[in-house]
Amino acid sequence: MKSTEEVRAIVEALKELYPDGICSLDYEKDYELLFSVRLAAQCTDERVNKVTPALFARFPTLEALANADISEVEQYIHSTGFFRAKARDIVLASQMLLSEYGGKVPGTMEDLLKLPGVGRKTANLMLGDVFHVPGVVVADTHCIRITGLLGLTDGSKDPTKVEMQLRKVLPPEESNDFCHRLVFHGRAVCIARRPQCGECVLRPWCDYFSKNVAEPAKD
DNA sequence: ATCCCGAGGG
DNA sequence: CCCTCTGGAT
Repeated sequence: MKSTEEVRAIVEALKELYPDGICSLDYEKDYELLFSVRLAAQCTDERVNKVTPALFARFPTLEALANADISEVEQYIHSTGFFRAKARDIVLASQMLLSEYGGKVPGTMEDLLKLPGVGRKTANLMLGDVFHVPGVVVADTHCIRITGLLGLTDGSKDPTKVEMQLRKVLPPEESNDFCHRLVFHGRAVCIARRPQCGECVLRPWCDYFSKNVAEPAKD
């Protein structure tokens, strides 16, 4: 279990390393971020940023997306994977945004979760980045992995459990940016396949480092 | 073979 | 809890 001081130290260390605690998806409109996050499921943000400019140029409004032929949307987003479900979600969610929410992305967890293709991860990201709700935790693959290694959670891989555990220990005004910084850290240093512990500033507070790197268990 | 800022259904 | 959906990169 981490003390409040240790958590604060981790938060500050990451803030110093990655001053911008922001999302790396490119977007202009709120709904573009919503759909970009949907496209980012099991896909890199880098690849999403390669397909969204053409997609949002071909369908420049929510109305255009709502009336789009799903098979044509599939062609634009094919390289992001899960293209059938993603294309269907984008078109159906566009229709629902227009019919139920006046063409605006809703700002509550309850309403966001009603949109097809929007789960807790996407909803939390919108609440944090667009609506600036304090205490938001975006429990994505990087967040789950790294906070588990650090010992900020019990090691569970269940996104909702991780979200709830982190909510209890993270400063509400820092939690959203902190999650974005974990993404950067997951790409550059705490890489899933091989963590670069030698160059990690979080070593002093990391359970994985102290157990498996500093003093490897010899079996 | 494993991972990438997941969601939905059983 | 489990499984499936999908392509690209390493």
